[in-house]
Amino acid sequence: MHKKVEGTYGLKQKMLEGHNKKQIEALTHLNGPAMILSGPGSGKTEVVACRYLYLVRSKKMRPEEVLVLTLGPRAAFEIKNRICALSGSDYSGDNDFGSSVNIDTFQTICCRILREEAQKLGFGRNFIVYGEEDRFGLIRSILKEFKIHEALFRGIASRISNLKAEMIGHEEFLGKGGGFGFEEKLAKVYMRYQTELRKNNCLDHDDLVMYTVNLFQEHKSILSKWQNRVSQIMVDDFQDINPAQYSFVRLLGKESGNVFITADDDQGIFGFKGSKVEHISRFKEDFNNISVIHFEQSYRCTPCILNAAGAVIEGSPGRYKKKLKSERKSIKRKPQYFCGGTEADEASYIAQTVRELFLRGSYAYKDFGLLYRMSAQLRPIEKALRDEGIPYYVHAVCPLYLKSEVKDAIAYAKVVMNPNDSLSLGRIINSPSRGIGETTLTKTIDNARKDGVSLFEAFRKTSSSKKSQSKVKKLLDLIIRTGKSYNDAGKVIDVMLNKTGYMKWLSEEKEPDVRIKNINRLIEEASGRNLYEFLDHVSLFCECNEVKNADAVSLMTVYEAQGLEFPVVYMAGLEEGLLPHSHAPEQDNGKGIEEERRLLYVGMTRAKDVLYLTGAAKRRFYTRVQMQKPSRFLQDLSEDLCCTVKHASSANGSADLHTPPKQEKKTGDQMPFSVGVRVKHITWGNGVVRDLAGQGDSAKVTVNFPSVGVKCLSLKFANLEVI
DNA sequence: CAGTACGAAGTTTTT
DNA sequence: CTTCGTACTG
Repeated sequence: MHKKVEGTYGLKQKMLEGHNKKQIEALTHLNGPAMILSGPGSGKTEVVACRYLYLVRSKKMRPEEVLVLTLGPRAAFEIKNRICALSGSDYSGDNDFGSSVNIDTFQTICCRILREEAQKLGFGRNFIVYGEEDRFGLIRSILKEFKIHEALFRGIASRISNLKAEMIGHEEFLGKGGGFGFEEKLAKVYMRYQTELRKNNCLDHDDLVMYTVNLFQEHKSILSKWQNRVSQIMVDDFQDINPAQYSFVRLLGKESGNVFITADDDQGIFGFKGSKVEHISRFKEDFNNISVIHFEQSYRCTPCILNAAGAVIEGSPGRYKKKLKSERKSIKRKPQYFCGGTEADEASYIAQTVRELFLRGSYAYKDFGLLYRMSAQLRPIEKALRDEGIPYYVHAVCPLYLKSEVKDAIAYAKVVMNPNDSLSLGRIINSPSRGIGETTLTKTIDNARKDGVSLFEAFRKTSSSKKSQSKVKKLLDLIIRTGKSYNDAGKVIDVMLNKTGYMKWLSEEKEPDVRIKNINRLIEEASGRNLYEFLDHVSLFCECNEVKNADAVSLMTVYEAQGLEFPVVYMAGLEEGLLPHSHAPEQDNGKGIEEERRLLYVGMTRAKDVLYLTGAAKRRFYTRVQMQKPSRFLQDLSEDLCCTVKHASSANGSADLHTPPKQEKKTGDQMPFSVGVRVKHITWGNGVVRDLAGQGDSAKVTVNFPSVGVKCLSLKFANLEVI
């Protein structure tokens, strides 16, 4: 397994050099609980990655013994990446760690555990994990059945999720009784929701953790089995874990005590999903002899950015005081605040300054991170970027999975894996048309409820007199047969869609080419994976990491940006009602505003070199245009911490940045090049035009050549060729 | 039962 | 301004 013994020494050297004393203390920490209290950019992800390698390479632990838990899939991905970079191995394929790595989100790890232990909980091993859409769909149908106003569905969905995060099961909640009005309805829906999931042999995301904890609590033998399998636990971003996740860590790690956590109470931003910063102090009480290590050196932000962010977070009560230091003194750019007239002005300011900075040559597009509070802010920004011709990538649910034909395909796969998944069966029972309309479907669902069987069974029971029923029967048989014959997810989808005539039907719909291409992309992604492996991936990690290498600006919510960093960051929408959000005060017993403050802090501290804060005076929400006041948090930023710019081109307070943009699209007719055009140079090869200046003989062109970097050339002599 | 047309409602934030 | 759900007609 370990290829070279001599590599171990070299690796250790490599890990130790370039790290400060605290970091080395942390990454070589071996036994007993440890807590890293760190500020942003202090290298905690790096230390988690290094310690992993330290344990596996130097201490010869098996990779599967070391459990690394993260909140989001991106953080897990980031850690794996870092380990690859450090060890020189490639994680994407099978390497010397093999598939035995346990670096993943809580949900994914719990899902893996439950795949082994599901029977103990009364679930079949072939359970399906419901994603958000399935969850909402199921709750919606229950509301309809109970004749509860559908508008309540959002509140009910989030309450159910919160209850599970607090480990309050449906029976316990109902047992508490005493509920009137909403609470009573909630209890009723929760009850039905859970029994329905169980009947369908399905779990939602919150179930994964809750049931795993239940399992550990109720079956000591199973707990000790997993305790024995895991000798080291690391948890990243501990400030953001919820009670169920805390219980999981505690149960699994209390006995050995080998729990290593990283936390920053200033970055707790997930209160709305039941996370509690208090788990940090709870950890201190529950575990004995903790080594507490403070990381106060910031390697990411410049002092200017750190000071501004510090001023924002300082107002927050009850936090551990930290004194963060930054060594990056060479760049002295203060953050800038710009307030546009409308959200469109704000967006075009962003797009224009991105372009300007890009043309200057020191930053590639992928060095920019555009962050916002909520996804509604995305559209105007996207539009402005498109208008400027700036490539961008939105970090969100993979658009492929939103396509209806892809959802259908996945539903087919789910039904094959678990015929009792009534929601998925309901989705595909009539596409392509098998003569099962609305009425038949609801009638069959009713029958299924009455008889206490799944939809699959109910369809099977109906007498096969009519033509439609023979079609349905054929489908049901095919589902069973396919499940027995194939394990490969791609093959299953392929077989199902072809044998059911779905592909034929699709080819007669409108836009058949695109949609068939979408299906083929899905099949490609599914191929070579187990059915359950693929479906788990789809419902636990809905993002595609396509075009990873493309040079594009990143767009995402601040929540998604946690743990990431960018040389240039924009925080958009710094307005009352947006950040802090208007719903914030109701949240978390009035502590909601503080969470918004931390949100801004997280956003600001993603920036390495340059930080822009933006907002708008007027913003249209859905149909209404609203006057917006600047965010209250801006008051914490005095002029010496952050300068205010009025308009994109008339920035005077920041001469170091805003040498006014010279060329305003005056594409002189003798200028054969324009920004963004690919050109070929005789010695430097291919490049992209970034800037143009001057006319005629003195015309100059700035080109970025991937091999040699940014060059400014005189057009007269350069002999460039457009390609 | 399927397809179309019109009306309504809806935007925090995530695994 | 969308998307989604319902109602009506063929």
